[in-house]
Amino acid sequence: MEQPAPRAAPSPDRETAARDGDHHALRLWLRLFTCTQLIERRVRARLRERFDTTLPRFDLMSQLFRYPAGLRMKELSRHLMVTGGNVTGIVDQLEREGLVERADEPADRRAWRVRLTRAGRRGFAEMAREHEVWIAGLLAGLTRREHAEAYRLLGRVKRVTLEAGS
Amino acid sequence: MEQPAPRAAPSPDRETAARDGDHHALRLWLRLFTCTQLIERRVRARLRERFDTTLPRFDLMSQLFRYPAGLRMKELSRHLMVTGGNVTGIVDQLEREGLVERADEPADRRAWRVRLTRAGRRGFAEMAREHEVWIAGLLAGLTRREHAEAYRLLGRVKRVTLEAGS
DNA sequence: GCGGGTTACTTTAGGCTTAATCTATTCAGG
DNA sequence: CCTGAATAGATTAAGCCTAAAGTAACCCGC
Repeated sequence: MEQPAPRAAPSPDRETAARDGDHHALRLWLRLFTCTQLIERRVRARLRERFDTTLPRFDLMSQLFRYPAGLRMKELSRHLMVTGGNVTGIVDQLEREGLVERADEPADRRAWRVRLTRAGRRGFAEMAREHEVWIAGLLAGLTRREHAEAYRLLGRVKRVTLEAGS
Repeated sequence: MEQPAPRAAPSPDRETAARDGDHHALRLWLRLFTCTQLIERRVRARLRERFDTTLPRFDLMSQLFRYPAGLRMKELSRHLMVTGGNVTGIVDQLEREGLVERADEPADRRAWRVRLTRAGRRGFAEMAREHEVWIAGLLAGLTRREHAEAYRLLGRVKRVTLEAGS
């Protein structure tokens, strides 16, 4: 019995197990998950190879880069959609390495104002440049129209998911 | 000063920090990531509340459910897109709890044939029914057309990403 | 002021995940 | 048969992440 062996044997993933009987929503979710996983894994690998860092560290620095005045721990937690304890751990690391700093928050002595240091800003800017090229490269196969439509529809997914959860 | 407090104050996430200058691809990626995160977090929480289990355990059982003859550890690793060591750990757990079993693979003494036990099948079937309802509920706000279009476009994303990575 | 409830952050225990390394087995040549 | 390369799986160390509990500071009403 000869193997079918099509040109591009699709490597199995979670979607592979989806069956006709499955609800459309389930299939959509599995595909969404697979897409994210595919891109995320590549980004993690490259961050590690190129900059010896991790996605959570990159993400946290990314938020601080966009808010030069700094963010509170709680705000970082919301932006990154992770728990506060997690933010504590990553900020601890980056602070030890001199990439971020905890400044006093005069208005509230419970809180910190976390900011990138000069070294943090310089380092992040370098990583961000490459990162953007990686992402653009991964999605370069989409037409401009597909980009726009995917962006719009994911906006819908985001909105209806948020509304469904309340 | 009254708070603006719009009807639905958008809670900040990674996307919030995206700026006009950012490449379309980057914005698309951030939105994709956010959507996945939103759904994934809810599913994890419900699996924990309702069945005292985790997404990785559910995913692994899900694959075995679709392949009644069982899968090798390596195949599970490919399907779930995780490393082999990870599969070892989760199968160990589920085996201790009597939900899966490692059967000998006559054709290759290095390998196992991992299968759901009767209890595993029963347990998974119950979880899967609810799981599908959760997902359908989260995405219920999409029209049939939006569903189909999102599914198609994510198929494109998956394909171009895979091709870009080779 | 002061008491109680809330909030910001930290700490802890435990599960997930990876990369790297190890063991046992298979396979392909000679 | 051997021998060496490749493969399946297990193990280990380290990082991420969560939920839950703990500490300190804020805030509101009296």
